[in-house]
Amino acid sequence: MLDIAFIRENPELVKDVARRRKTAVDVDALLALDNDLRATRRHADDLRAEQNRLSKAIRDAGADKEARDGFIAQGRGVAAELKDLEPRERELEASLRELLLLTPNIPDASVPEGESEDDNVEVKRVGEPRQFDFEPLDHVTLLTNLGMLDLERGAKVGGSRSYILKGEAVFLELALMQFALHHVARKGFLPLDVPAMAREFCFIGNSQFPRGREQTYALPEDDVFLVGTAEVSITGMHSGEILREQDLPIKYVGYSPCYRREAGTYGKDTKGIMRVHQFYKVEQYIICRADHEESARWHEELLRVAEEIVVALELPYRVLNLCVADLGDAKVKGYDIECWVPSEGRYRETHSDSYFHDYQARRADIRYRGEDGVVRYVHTLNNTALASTRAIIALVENHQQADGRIRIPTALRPWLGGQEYLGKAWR
RNA sequence: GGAAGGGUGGCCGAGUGGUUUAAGGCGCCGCUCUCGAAAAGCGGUGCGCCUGAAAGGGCGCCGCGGGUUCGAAUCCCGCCCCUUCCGCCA
Repeated sequence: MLDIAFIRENPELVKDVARRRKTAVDVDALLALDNDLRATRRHADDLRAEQNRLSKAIRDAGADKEARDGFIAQGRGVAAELKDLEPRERELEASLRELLLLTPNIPDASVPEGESEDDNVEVKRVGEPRQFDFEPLDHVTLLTNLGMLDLERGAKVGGSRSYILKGEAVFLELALMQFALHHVARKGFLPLDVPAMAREFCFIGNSQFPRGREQTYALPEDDVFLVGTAEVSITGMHSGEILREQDLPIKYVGYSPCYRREAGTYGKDTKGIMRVHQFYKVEQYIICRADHEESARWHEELLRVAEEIVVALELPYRVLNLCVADLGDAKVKGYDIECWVPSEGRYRETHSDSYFHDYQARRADIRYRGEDGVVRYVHTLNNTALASTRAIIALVENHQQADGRIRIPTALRPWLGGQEYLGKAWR
């Protein structure tokens, strides 16, 4: 959420940003509401001031029945006026907030212009796609033949985009999560196992709602929703709090299942476990002071940590600087890491590194008291450390052997009891 | 799922309709005193919005949201959270 004062002072900038981000928001309507609300509130405040004066006058009138009754009669009049005005005030507040929640963030100057994901800019490419001296297979064939994946029964149980991992694939998944969790925790991030079911305010705070609400599973009986990332829960953690500057930055590494409806992706990635409704993810999260330079620095650092993980898993990858149209509403800037997927002959997204300035913090009401005593909104950032299914795809496809087994990268072996290969030869 | 109790400022805690513009204490900050510290004394100590060049002024906030009333921390309704007991349960 942007500061309403900022929008008042920079309406043309905000309109331009909305246009470039392909986001529909009526800035003029928003400003009209703001004007209306301020006028209404001023009027209501005056009435309340009058009410307070009369209230004291009634109290002080004591036994003077006549004066007292006069003040009470006046009070009734003021109360009646307020009763008309207050619902109007509340409506305006709600409408304004609704529009504010739809207003996108201001992108950084280093964000590339563009019309779609095709205009994302490759920042770097690391590692060479492996030259296979045999015909490489896709992850579905590999895992199914190793007896580690059952998509048919997965769909039978959970519907489309469901899967069942079996045997060593289960340990592989846990090993990947363990490895990522430890790698990030060693750098001073506090591990968190957060609720995967969260209340609405967490989603609004994080910017999943109101736009994107249809991507989230709702549990209406219990007034909670399934999180698509631990980021949602972590944003909710400090909602409504005023933190101490000396406690910043707060660095978390969250672990959670992730649930995504994938609404509107019918034709996309129908094969295998590239796009599924449930997976597990280790997520990096930072809360820092309201300072652009610091945010930008942590953004780069979060990228570096994620790259270390990808490098340790010996996966070829590239880094994209997301263009303004592909950035989503909330981000100031975002990098995606895409790992090489041999069966597709292209790079696929595995990580998403973002910073938000105070956009999430305003929505979630997360502030801190500076050493100077001034209370400000914090800055928030997050990046994937590792997401289970896409990591599995990249790992098994890139490290497959001619005999059908999967070579386990050295860094991951401690988490798999020292094992060098996954599965038994079948080719 | 059932029953009971509770939620007040950074913390403890008083407060059951109008001298509460939230008592008192602790903590914190400043000052006085002191070689310095402690103690003591004095003063200060929240967040948000509106208005104003500023000083200042106004409004709101006692878990959250409604309601009753001239007036609500206080009464009523709904919700959230915590504690205890019973039941169920990995």
